[in-house]
This record gives sequence, C-alpha cells and structure tokens, in this order.
Amino acid sequence: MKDGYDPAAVETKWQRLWEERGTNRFTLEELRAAKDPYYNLMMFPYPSAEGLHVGNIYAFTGADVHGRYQRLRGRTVFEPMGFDAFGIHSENFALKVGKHPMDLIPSNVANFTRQLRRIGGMFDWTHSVDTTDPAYYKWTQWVFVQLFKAGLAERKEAPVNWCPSCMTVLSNEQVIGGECERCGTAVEQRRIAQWFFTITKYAQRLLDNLARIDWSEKTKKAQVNWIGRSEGALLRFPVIDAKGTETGRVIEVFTTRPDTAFGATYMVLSPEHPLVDKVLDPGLIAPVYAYRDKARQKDLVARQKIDKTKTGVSTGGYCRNPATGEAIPIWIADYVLMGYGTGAIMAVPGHDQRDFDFATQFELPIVRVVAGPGDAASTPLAEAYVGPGVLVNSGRFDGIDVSESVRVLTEWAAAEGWGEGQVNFRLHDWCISRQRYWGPPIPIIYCDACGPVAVPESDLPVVLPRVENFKPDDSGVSPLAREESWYRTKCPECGADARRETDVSDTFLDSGWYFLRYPSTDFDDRPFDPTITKKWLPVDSYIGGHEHAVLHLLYSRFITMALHDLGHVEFEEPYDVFRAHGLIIAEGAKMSKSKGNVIVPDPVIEEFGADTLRTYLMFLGPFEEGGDYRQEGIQGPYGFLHRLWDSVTSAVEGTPDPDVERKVHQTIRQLTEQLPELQYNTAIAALMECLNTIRAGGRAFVRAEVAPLVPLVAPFAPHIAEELWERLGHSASIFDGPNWPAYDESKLAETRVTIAIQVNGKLRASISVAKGAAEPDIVAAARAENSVSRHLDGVSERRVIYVKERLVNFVVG
RNA sequence: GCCGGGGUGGCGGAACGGUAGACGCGGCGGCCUCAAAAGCCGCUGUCCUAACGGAUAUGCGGGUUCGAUUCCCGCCCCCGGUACCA
Repeated sequence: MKDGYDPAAVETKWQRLWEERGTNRFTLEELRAAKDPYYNLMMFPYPSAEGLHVGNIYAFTGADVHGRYQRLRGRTVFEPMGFDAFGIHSENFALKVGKHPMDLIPSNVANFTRQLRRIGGMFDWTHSVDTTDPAYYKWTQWVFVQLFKAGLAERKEAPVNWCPSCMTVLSNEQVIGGECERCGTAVEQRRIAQWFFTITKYAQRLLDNLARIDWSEKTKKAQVNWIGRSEGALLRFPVIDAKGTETGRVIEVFTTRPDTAFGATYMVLSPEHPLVDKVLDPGLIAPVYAYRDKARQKDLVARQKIDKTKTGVSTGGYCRNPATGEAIPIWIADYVLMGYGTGAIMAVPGHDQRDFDFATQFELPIVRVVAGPGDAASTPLAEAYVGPGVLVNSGRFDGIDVSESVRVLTEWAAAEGWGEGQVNFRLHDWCISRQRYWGPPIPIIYCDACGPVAVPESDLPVVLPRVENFKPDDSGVSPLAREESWYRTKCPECGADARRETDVSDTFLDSGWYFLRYPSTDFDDRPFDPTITKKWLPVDSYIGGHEHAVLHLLYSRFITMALHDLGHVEFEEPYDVFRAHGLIIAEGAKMSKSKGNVIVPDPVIEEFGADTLRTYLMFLGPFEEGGDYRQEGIQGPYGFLHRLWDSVTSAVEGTPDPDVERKVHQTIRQLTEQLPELQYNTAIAALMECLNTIRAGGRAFVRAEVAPLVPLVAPFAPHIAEELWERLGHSASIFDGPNWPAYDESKLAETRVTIAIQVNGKLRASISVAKGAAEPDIVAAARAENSVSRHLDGVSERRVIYVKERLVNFVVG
C-alpha cells in the first residue's frame, strides 16, 4: 500500500466523504442531544467579488484548528459559517460594475462557499446564515422591534458625519482622522433625524462585565478606552446680563477637575451649542455667526487636528463663576466639542493646556489655583500645571491637597446647589440609520396620528424591494424614499395612511446577533430557540480580527445584554472567550490590491494542497501576532507532510525505541499544552522535530512510533490525517471520537541530561551526565574538562553555582 | 500626544533569569533517479585561526545578578489603534 502522497486525490476523497457521511453537520435532533457541546465561532466574512485571500484563510484556519482539536478531545463541536453580505461594500461594488447586488451576492457567496469547502474547514453548511436573506433579516428587524419596544431605540436629530462621496451618513467610528473610512473623502457635518440605539445606557455594565470575561487583554483595553469612563462633576454657571443680574439661564459644564473652579476665568461653548444665541451680545452677531458657519464647514475634519493655535470668538455674554462670584466672559471655540459632555466647558487656563493655549492666544486671565512642590500662590505659569500639589487662590479651600480636593469641592458645590458629582462616558449612542439601499429596511411606520410605530412582528420581514436605480444622490434621502408604491402603507395601529421608514439599518446590527441564529436556523418561526440556545450558548470560543475589537464586539455585547434584560436569553455576555488573530503580510509588506501582492489560495492549493497551505499558515508565526507569507517557505510544511505520509505508509510493526518513544510523548505533551493556547507555530515545529527524531539518520522506524503523529497533525492537516488514519486500520473518521493521544508521564523522563559548564558566566563546555547524578560528582566532572580547567588554573575560585540538571558556573577572580 | 504590540542570523521565527538562534526557508556540498517530483546525508550568525581554540553577538545607553533576549531605569526606531474627551 505504499504509494506517493497526492494531496489533490486525498483532499477530494475526504471532502466527498465528509459530505456524504455528514461528518461536520448536525440535524436538529443532534443539536438537541449533543454531549459536551462546544460552540466554535469565527467572524463571518463579507463575500467580496474577489473571493477569499490568505488573510481570511489564515483566520478561519486558526479557528478551525481550534475546533478540530476540541473535537479530537471529545467535545461535540459546532462550527458554523455565514455571510455578512449587506452594506456599503457590496452596494458600492455593485454600482461600480453596473450590476444589482441581488444578482451579485449569490455568486459571491457560491464562490466563497466553494473556497471554504476547499480549505477543509469543519463547517456545518446546514446551519449557515446570509444576512441578506429575508429569512435572516426578518429576525434582524425583530431585534430592532424588541429594542424599540423597550425604549432602547430613539429617533433624534443629531449632527452626523456626512460623506459627500459615498453620499451617506457615517458613524463616528467610520470617520478616520476626519476622513471617510471607506473612500478617504473629507467628511462634512449634517443634521438628519435618525434612529439610535441607546447603548450609552449600558456603558457602565459594558465596562464592568469586561472584568469577568476571558478575552485578550488588548481587546478589553480597547473597549475600556472606547467606553471612556471619566469621573468628575457637573457644574452650573449662571448667565448674567450687562448689569450683573442673573438671567435664569445656566451653562452646564462637565469637568474632571471641579477643584479648580476658582481658576475658571472664562467659559467656552461649542459653536453649535444651543445657548450661543441666548448669551450673544447683539453687536457681535456677525463675527459669532461667521465663526459658527466656518466651524460647521470644517467640522470633524480640521477640528480633529490638535493644534496649539486655538481659534474662537467672544459672544459678549457673561456668567458668574459660582466659586469666586466673579463675572467671566463666554466665548465660543471649536476646540470644545458638542458631542462630549455638555458641549461647554469652564476654562481653567492655569491647569489645562488647551485652555492655557487659548487664554494666551486671546489674552484672557490665567490664575494659578494649584501650587506644586516649591510653588507659591503667585508663582507664574509658563504652561498649564497638572501635577500634584495643594489648592491656592481658592478662598477657604487653600491648602487642601489635590488628592482630596476634587471630593471636597464637589461636596461644596452640591451643598451650595450649583453642582454634583457625575460620571461621563466617551461612548456615543449607536446610530443605526443608513440613507442607503443595501440593507434591511428599518421596520417602522410613521403615522401622523400615532407617530412612529413598529411594524407588527407578524408582518415581518419588511422585504427590501428590488430597486433598479439605487444610486444615492446628494438629496441625502434613502433610495427607498423614491419608491412611493413601497413606502405608502397603512398605520398598523389606526389604519390611517402612513409612510414606511425608508432608511435601512447598519450592518453592525446584522452581525450584532448572528451567533444567536446559527444553532437555530432550523426554526423559521423564531429567531433562536430557547432550548437550543441554552444548550449551545454563550459561544465557547470566538476568534476574529482585532479591527472589530470595539465596534462589532461592543455592539454584539450590547444587543445580547439588551436581549437578556428583555428575557430572551439567559446570559449577558455572548462570548466566553475571545482571541484576536494577527495579520498576515506578504513578502514583508502589507497585502493590498494596489501593491499587487494579494495571495489568493486557489493556485496554492492547486500546487501544494489545502493541508500544506493550512499547516504553512499556522507555522508562519504566532497565531495571535500574524506573520509574513513568503512563497518559498511553504516548501517546509509540504516536505513535512510528504515525510509524514512516507513514514506512516512504510512503517513496520515492532517495538519502539525508548529514546524515540520519549520524544513522541514529549511531543504529545507539548501539543496538548500549546494547542488550546493557539500556539500553533511552535506546536508544528515540535511535530517536525519529532518526525526528524523518528527518521533520524535513516533509521528503520516502527508503526507505534509514527502512529501518534496522525491525530496530532489532524487539526492542521485534516485530510491527510483522515487518509493515514484509515490506512492505520480505522474505519470511522478520526474526528468521530476522542482520538487525541495521551502522554505517559513515566515515559517523558530523560535518562541523561546535558549540563552546561560556565566560568564566570561564559560557556566553556557541556557534559552529559546520568539524570540524578549528585552535585559533587557533576562539579568534579566539570572541573576535569580540559576546556574548563584551563580557565580555572592560576585563579582563585570564589563560588560554584549549580543549577539542578542545567548548569555549573565557576565564579573566579 | 496618548494606549497597545514589537525590534534576535541572508529571511520567517524559537528560547521557565541558566548552553541564544529550536523549527523552517534560502544557500553550499554530496547521494538517489533515465529524468522530474518527492526524499536522504553533511555544513551554514559574524570575526580571528591551517587547525585546536578563541573573540564577539538579541535596536542604543546604563543598572540589578554568579549569570539578562528575558527584570529595572533612560533613549531610538517600526507596526497597529486612537485623537483638542474637558
């Protein structure tokens, strides 16, 4: 039965058998009855027209290796795959090639599916999802309706980022450095009424729960920063008129340093702050309006450039600093953002660098209210001082240390009635409206009498109609708003003429709950079955790209938490474990279409086979860090699989050599430890080393030596493993049973150890001794070595360091 | 600027504070073969030496230690994220 390794033949055979035998798929009954279920999730792809590149394959393979390992350990592993096919990518591409997304997506999905089968992923294709399928987005709309009914969806007019090229609104997250994430065009500001999920209501819980989920620290940290909790106080500054009388209006500010209130020498409103008109001196209307218009135009573009040179204008209005009782001027400036805090600040130029720069620019007073070590109350400031110290120029609070001054001043403001402690979050509400075509229509009907009404669940889905002209225009209204026959409808509550919402929802909503759907795709009368969901969720392992560390992962946590509160699921956190994979670069450079160095898998599989590609990708570097795909490097794993094939098919019966057997058991131990930790590159190196030992010097190897390597290599190279497993005499799939080998502690121990001999920390020799040899004997043997004794002659020995079974170090001098 | 992650042979990358460079690629020499594919054997950080053997080496500069790629302090550079967040 000795024949050559033919990857194409082996892979075709096993992919066919997996399909015929249903190796990787579950019936509903099997899902219900599964023993020791393990939900192995990976981020589903957007099915582009180009097909998968090795970057995608890398991520999926890493997750698949994990799933296959768990399965070999005896878990029942559910590993679904789907397609995130709505959204601006597909829509823009369709526009570009002049086709309809409804025609394009199915062929893209078919191509992706072909490629995913070809790399040997353990996917259950009977539980796939496609977010553009009405049978799926029916339930996406259902999720929206649940949140709407719970008061978590709000319609509000808000300044939004507008991309003049994509002609659509962008979320703050999609604006990168003032430019559109997708096309790089400078983003403008517009005000449009849109639907928001009030994720900010969950900010504290989203933050708190991070402590109890097993995610990479990096990812958690990114979420912590994104949520951006900061503690401080809300302070109220009364607006006064020219005579110094309070007008009844109040400027609210959020500050993390209420203790510096005595140093607040002016106020700054964001240019778009609603109070600007109220405090404005009529004589200054022209410059203030001019400034506001200018700020609006460059909004979110130039405003994100941090610049020492601040701009702004005085409104001519004043308010009273409640700490000092003094009148201070009110300015507007674009360094104060409407979207954070209250859109207004008390400026403390002595202790905030931005305020300091502004005050210097416009010659506003700068007062020191914190004295650092060695400073007096009158020590002038060359820049804002933010270090430790005590309060000064702060009336009866002088001398209080900054470590407690925030608390003391907050209590005082509260007692006086002009402020209280407050926690503020950087996190914004999640805008889900998109003035585009390619998404699920937001299931809302507007009725003049009843207001916005959710589409009744029995009427879902609101099907996205096939619209031939879906190109957005600069009117800013959704393409669906041009389809009168579609949007005209009756109010579900009162029956009056009404109008459908014509915006579609954000793709992050599609992906916000897809993991709930996979195990329940057998049901078309419910989004997720309670029993199945309880059995399979939360997700045991989630692997995906770090580019989704904040958005997708935060949004899906929020959706889950909301569904939990509404009684639909029993858990708050969707993913027990999350690990981010690294990025693959090619020949030392980032893969990109423009560089022309995008590696596509098909020709590689053609030449070397899927098993070799999978093994090579996992061998490139640490999975969580990524690696450099170099064309030539694939020869290593290719040769390794050939040698493995040769070894298994030509091995003879016999008794294993004890040294070789020890190596095999050490390898089993190493893989058993490293695979759950995703340390694939070193695990593969260990397998290669083990095979090298088995074959060393062309020795005759026996079956018992090589056989354990078959299950060990199976997660990486499942096809060849199946074939060799069969040739070893097994009739069932290697993955249908707990076939991971066990290692024997008693066979791990070395009989001899190599001891390094150093003199003053420099290696001079190494000796081999029997394990368990006594220290004095080892030191004596070490001393006897020529290359050691030569360095000990004529010098005085001060110390001898012995590290058990490792080294001897003679310290001389 | 801030927050992460990194800087190790020609290259990708290994190294519980204990023999730096595992494993692999590439290179060099040889074997097998009609030939190719696959495979097999040996060598391969740098410098000095005919050799034995030395010296030197993990971005840079210090420190702790018998001993530092690993720990500490101060820099430089690269990658990713983020950005006037009050």
